[in-house]
Amino acid sequence: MSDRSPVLLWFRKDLRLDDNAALMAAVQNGGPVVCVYVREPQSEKVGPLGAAQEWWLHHSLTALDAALSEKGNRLILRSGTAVEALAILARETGARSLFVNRLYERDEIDPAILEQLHRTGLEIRRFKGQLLHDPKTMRTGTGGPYRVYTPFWRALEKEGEPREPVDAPASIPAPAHVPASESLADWDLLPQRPNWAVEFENLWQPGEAGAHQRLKRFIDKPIERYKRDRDFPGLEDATSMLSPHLAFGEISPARIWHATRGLTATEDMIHFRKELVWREFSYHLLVEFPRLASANWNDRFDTFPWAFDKAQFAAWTTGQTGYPIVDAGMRQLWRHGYMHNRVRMITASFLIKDLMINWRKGEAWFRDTLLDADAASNAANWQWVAGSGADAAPFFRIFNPILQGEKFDPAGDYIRRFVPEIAGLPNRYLHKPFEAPLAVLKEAGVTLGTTYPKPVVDHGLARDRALSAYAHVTGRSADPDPRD
DNA sequence: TGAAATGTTGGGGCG
DNA sequence: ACGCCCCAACATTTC
Repeated sequence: MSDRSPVLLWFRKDLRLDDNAALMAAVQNGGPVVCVYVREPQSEKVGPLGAAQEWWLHHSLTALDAALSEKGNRLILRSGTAVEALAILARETGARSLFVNRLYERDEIDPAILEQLHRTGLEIRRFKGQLLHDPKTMRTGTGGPYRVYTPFWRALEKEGEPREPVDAPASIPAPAHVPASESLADWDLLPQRPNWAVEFENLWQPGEAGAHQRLKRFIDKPIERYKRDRDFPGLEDATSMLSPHLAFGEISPARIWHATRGLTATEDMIHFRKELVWREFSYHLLVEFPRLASANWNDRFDTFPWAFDKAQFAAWTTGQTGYPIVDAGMRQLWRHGYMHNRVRMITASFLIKDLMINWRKGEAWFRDTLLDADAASNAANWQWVAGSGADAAPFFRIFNPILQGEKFDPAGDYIRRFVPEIAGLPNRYLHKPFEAPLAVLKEAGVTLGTTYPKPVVDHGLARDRALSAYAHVTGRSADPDPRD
């Protein structure tokens, strides 16, 4: 059964050796494996990766190449369209087949690409591993896709345990003549002047080894307090921090799920699993409703009267809104390529409801700056906050940035870390410097409008404005329609 | 995985 | 002792 001609193994967002179905099959095929990553030109459907993710990709490809070296192989880098680059590589190596793991966000473009490659004479085999379950097989009792999370969760429970993850192969045979690889340095993935990624290096270790360290550390202890602690952005190590690794496929969700199996089914463990399943749910929605990525899932929001104030948007992106919890979050995002989940909800609510800026603007900003940016999760979660998504928070659920700060960062650890210019304020005023008496501000060395901005909007007024705008969507207006 | 507005209840001060 | 008011505490409704 073994065909000894080389197999092309096309790595994409599955930059791992562990639990990699395409890799296992390629090794079992018996012949050499040509491992390739293709840098495709950006098109409407492909990329570009955000700038933050280019930084991650650089280091992740380095890590993958090192891991392959330990198995007696290496990673070949090529650029060009997938069809051309892979066809050329197949010709150079005499490969007769192409193995690849399925990427659901590429469902619209992959079939044509793979069909073209098939026509060049390559046998094509696709494998799964991006998700716990195939999102297309999930069906409600009436045969449709799920639109609500809880039934989706129950359905997954009913499916039983996800498949066992498979360990990395002991070795991966390389071709006798290793084809040429482009130089990673030439891809210019790392930021130059200014190097805004300086702090990334201390915080993150891209690659499979880093992913497994994170997992081990989290399962070891923090998961025992996950349900409660995950809401407090000031706590270190309360969450798994696995999201960028998952986004690049450096670790499979099945591997993570499997790691939780040794634990007793506490509420903490269940809540962690539920977060993994939110990711599944987002992909389920994206696969069933591809428009989720760019259009309102609920098209009633198409008439929503969005505003766009350039200066206010800039204040949001740079963390200068005058609301400390919002600014802390946006600055964490810029400095760390990451933002705590609780604060993502607060900052998103602020952009959409206080500034009344279209969620797409926020989604695009997060896509460019988050190391864990993910096509399905990012769109689904932004629409969740906006109220336009499936099983979304109602639009009128508007976060009060002061109360959220007081509730979830009571000691102000998080704010003081990222907004140091107001660190001297007492806790009582830390979340609302604009209400502090002048003497208190002076004592803390804060001058509003100079050392720290005044609020870009008044939350109370902004809330009223958002709610009356929302009336456009519900069809209700201040003066009732006599035809009703 | 909200918050504000509005409604209800019950204890205590007080005439 | 009683009714009245105030208002905190809690519950419900509304956006």
